[in-house]
Amino acid sequence: MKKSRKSTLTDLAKAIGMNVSTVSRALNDHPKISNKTKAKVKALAEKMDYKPNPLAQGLKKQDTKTIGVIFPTFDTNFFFRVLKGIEKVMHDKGYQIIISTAGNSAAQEKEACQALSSYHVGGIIIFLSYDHEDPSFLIDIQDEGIPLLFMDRIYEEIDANYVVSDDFKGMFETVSDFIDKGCKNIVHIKGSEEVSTSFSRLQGYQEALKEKGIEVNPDFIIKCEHESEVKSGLRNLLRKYTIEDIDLITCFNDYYAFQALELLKEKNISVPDDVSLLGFANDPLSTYTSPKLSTINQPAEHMGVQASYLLLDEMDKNRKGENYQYQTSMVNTFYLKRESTK
Amino acid sequence: MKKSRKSTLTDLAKAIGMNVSTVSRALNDHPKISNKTKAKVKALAEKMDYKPNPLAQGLKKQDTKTIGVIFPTFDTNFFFRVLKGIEKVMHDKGYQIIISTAGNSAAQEKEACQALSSYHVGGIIIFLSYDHEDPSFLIDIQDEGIPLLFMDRIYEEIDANYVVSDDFKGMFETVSDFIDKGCKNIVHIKGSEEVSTSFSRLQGYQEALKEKGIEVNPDFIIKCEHESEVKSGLRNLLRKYTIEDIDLITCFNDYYAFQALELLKEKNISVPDDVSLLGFANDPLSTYTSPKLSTINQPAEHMGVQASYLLLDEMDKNRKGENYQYQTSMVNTFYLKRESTK
DNA sequence: CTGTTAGCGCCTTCAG
DNA sequence: CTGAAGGCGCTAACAG
Repeated sequence: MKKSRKSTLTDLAKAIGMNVSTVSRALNDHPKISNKTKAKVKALAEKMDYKPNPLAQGLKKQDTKTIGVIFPTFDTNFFFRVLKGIEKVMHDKGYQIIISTAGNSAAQEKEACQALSSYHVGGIIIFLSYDHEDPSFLIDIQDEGIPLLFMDRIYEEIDANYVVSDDFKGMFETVSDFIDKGCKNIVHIKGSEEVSTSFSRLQGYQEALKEKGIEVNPDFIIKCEHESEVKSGLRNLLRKYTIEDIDLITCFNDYYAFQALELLKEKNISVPDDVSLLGFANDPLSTYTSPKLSTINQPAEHMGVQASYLLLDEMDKNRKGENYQYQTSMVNTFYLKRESTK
Repeated sequence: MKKSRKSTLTDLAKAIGMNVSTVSRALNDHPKISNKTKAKVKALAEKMDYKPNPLAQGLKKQDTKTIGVIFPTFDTNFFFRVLKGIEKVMHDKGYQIIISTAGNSAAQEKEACQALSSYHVGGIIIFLSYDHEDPSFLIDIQDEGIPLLFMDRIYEEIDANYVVSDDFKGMFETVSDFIDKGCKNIVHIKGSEEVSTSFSRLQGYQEALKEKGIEVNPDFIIKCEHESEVKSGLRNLLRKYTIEDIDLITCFNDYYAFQALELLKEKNISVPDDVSLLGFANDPLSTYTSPKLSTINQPAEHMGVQASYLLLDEMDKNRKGENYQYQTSMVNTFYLKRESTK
C-alpha cells in the first residue's frame, strides 16, 4: 500500500506560483479572474489530474453533491427499478447516491435518515414505511435544509414533495372496465394492512363496484398479510363458492397473483378461460409466468426519474434562496393486458 | 427552510467548560481520559444530540465510513441480490454505501471509480465489465490506499481480492451428471462474448463432454449476444435437427432459458418430457415459470456478504498497517432441480 | 489526565 | 484582478 497522493489546490498553486485562492477562483470561474490565468490554471489542473476533494468542499459549503435514498428492504424488484430511474438522472447531474435501508423497524428508519443527514447529502428520497410515533426527526432534517421527498405514500402532516402512483385510479378504472365488459363477480386479494398501498388498491376495487351498483361481497375480499397466505385464502373461498361464481380475481400485486395462479393450476382451473386473473405493479416476473400475467402497470423507473427531478429542483431553489412550492406528482397506473385476462 | 444547526464539538466543549480536544477524546474513548469526564461528556453529547460530522472526520482521517459499489447496469436481478448481501453486512458495521454504475462504456467505468475515490470511500466493490486499454487507474486507486475488490471476474494483471462464483465447476459437474444419467445430446446456448462468465459456463459444458468422451457438435453451441436472439438461434437448430436429437438444453442464464422455454412451447415441445432445460443463476424468475426452471444456483446474496467481509478485513489490516494477503474467494454453484429437467 | 496548537483541503471575506 | 488570512468540524501531535 503505497499511499500515493492526490494533487491539491495548494500543489497547483505552488506549481504555478500563484496563491491558492486565485487558483480556486480560476477553477470555479469566478468573474474577476482574467481569462488568461483561468486558462493557464485549468490547463495545469488537467495536467496534474487535479480533482477537488468533495469532503473539503462539503465541509465548507455544506453541500456534497450526494443524495440519499432509503428503501424499506431489498425484497421487491420495484425498488430496484425505481433506483434505476434515480441513478439515471442523478448520475447525469453529477450526484452520487448513498443508499440505506430501513430494515424492519421504525428506529432503523430514523437512524438511516439521520446518518444521511450527517453526511450532508443534498437531499433524501425515502420510501417511508413505518408509522412513527414521533415523526419530528423528519421535520428536523428539513429544517437543516435537506429536502425530503417521499415516495409512494403521503403524510398529511408533512409538507414536502411527493411522488406516488395513483393506485386507486388504476384499480378503479380497470375494475370498472371489466364490469362494463360483463364481469360481475370480482374477487380481491388484499395486501398487508401495514402497507398503505394495499389500502388504495382495495379502495379502487370497492369504489368501482359501488359506482356500478354491485354490492361488495365480503367473502370476495381475501386478506393476506403476505403472499404465502394467498393459496390458503383462495382455497377457503373455493370451499364456499365454485369457480363459476367468479369472473375475475384482482390482486394486491403480481406476486400475490402468481400464487393465485399456482393454486388455480393445481385445481385445474384454466386462466383466463375459467377465470381471469389480474396482478398489480407490472413486475418483470409478470412476463415470465404462463399465461403471462395481465397487470396494472406501475411505472417504477419513471417514478424514480420524476422524484429525482423534483428533488433536484427543490435543492436548486433552496440554494438560490428562492421559495419553493411543494408538489405531489401522481403518476398514472394503467391496465396492461397480457394473457391472464379476457 | 429554517436552517437549524447541529451541535458540534465546540458547542459541547463550551457548554461543559472543557477543551474541544478533551471532549473529542472522551467521545472516542481515549485511554487517558478519566472515566468521570468521559461519562459527563457522553451524557451531555446525548442530551445535545451531538452527531460527529463524518465529513470533517473524513477530511482529517482520510476514512469516511463509506464504501463504494460499482455495477455495470441495473438490468439483472443478480446485482440487486448481491447488493442486498453487501448492504446487510455494511450496514451492520456502520458503513454507508455509495452506488455507481458504469453505464455502457469503459470511460464511465473509470469515471465512477475516480468519483468514489475522490469521496474517500474506505473501499470499492466493483463488477468490472469492460476491457480497459489502460487499467492503470485501478492501480492508482489501490495506491491511494483504497482497497479494491473485484466481483465475478478475475484480472490476472491486478493483485487484489476477488469474489467469483465457480461457474465452470457448476456447469461442468451438472453436465457430467446428466451425461451419467444417460443424456448424450446436449445443447448449449452461449452468452455474449463480452461477458467473461459466458466463457466459463461454455467451458464447463465443453469439458464435461470431452471428459466423458462425447464429441462436441459445433451445431449444438448456439451463440447469442442477447436473450432476444435465443429463439431464432433455437429455431435454426430445429431446422437441421429434430427434438428427438436433443436430450438437454443448457443455457447461459435463466433469461436465456426462459426464451428457450417460450419457443419450445410455441413448437408444442414439452419440457421436460421431450427435452430437459437448464438455466443458470437461479434468478428469482426461475421459480415463476412453468415448468419451474431447473438451474444452477449462483448464491448472489452470499457473494455480496463474502465480498463485504473480505473488503472490511483488508481495510482493517491496512488501517493497522499489518500486511495483507489477498484472497480469491470462489463460491460454489450447484445444480438446483426444479421441474424443467428430468 | 487535560489544554494548546496546527492542519486536513477548500472557499470566502477582506484588503490591496 | 489577485494575495493574505480565517475557518468549516474534527483529530493528533506536542506540551504541560
